Amino acid sequence: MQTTARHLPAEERRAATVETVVALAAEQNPGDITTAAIAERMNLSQAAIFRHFPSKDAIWQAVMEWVAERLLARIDRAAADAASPLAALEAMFATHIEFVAAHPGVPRMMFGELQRAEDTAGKRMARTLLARYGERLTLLIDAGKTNGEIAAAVDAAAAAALFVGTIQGLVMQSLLSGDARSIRTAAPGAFALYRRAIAATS
Amino acid sequence: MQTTARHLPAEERRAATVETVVALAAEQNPGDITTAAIAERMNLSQAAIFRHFPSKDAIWQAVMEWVAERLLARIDRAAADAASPLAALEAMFATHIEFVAAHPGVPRMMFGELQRAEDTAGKRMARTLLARYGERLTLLIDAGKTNGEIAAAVDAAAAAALFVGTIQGLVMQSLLSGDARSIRTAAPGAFALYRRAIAATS
DNA sequence: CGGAAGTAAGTGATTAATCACTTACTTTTC
DNA sequence: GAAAAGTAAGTGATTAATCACTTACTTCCG
Repeated sequence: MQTTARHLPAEERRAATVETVVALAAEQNPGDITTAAIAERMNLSQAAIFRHFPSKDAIWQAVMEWVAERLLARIDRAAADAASPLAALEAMFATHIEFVAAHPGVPRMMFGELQRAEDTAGKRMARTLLARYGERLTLLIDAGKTNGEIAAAVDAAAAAALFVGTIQGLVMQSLLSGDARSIRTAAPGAFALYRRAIAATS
Repeated sequence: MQTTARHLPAEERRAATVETVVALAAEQNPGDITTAAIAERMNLSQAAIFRHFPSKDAIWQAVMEWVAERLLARIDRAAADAASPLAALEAMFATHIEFVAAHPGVPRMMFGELQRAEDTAGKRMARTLLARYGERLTLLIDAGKTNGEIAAAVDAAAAAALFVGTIQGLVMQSLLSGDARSIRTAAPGAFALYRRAIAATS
């Protein structure tokens, strides 16, 4: 990590920059990440960053795109392998938890982007990601209802929001305890409760 | 509000400052609130702020104390009037939702304080508030179990985390829609799901 | 050699905090 | 009771630090 090749192709630098931002977000408030800090971590001068990104906002946009692509891809793969809608929801949950445990800065970045006052590119990406996430959840919940696994009385929109909230609650707990690993151990219990909330009474 | 008396007693100014910060946090990223913006909203010079607070960090500490006092007081009152543990949880939920609907900046401030890297006074207050909140929830959930309203199989710590997560999910939805009022209309559905998650199967 | 990648050294803008000083009100003293 | 003394509250100007971003130049490599 410390001795980066002096000259790297543009696309590799862009990717490395995004990964550096994700790593830094795990350690500090994403809003406080400076271009100087990114450059220092990459063993580059601050000015070099602007060879590959026109503005800091463009960096945030690239980071949010990175998150959206990776998270949705992993989640779709997990859901596709599941035997039933409810099993797919559980697999999505586990995959999402694994993702945020590996990248603890991601939920902070998401929340931070969402609460920006200005309409930045990064904020739009965060919205799009959450919207797509919600679509997938709603489809699965509806499928579970016709399947009989999920109670017909359950409000699909509310259940989708609770899915995200359940994860957010775990993130908050890990922020409180200061231990990012705690999210993994607490996850099964959290999903067990979520399943109780939506599952049909057998 | 626009024509403030030229000289105000210290304690009133401190209180007015805190309320101004809470109001500003509803409109913009709490981290981006400047002392100049606070002063402008109060029809004061930026320097005047520092007659009443030694530092900006001290302002955040006072704000978090304000939140902790008000929120816990309202929640305790609501829970005390309830007929049963589960009813108390529902009353707490409704009261909390009413609080964040009235002060949309509060959850943003909380999350923002929690994810600070440095150990600030404001961060400590946020932690304390959440810890006290969790205590109350755990007590109620345990009481509900002995009462028979809440399933014995439910993990009290996980259920307490889910309670907070459920609210956080609603906050996230309102951030997505950009409509702070949506949190009120979506709240009953969210609690209905939470009740399903923890209630004993009758 | 030539273009892509990198740097050192700037820029203007913004920020929290400080400074010397004024204003408005209260308390003391003869 | 009113002038003098004291004080809390407020101001405009300024400061040092930090930030994203730019410019002019150098180094690397096919």
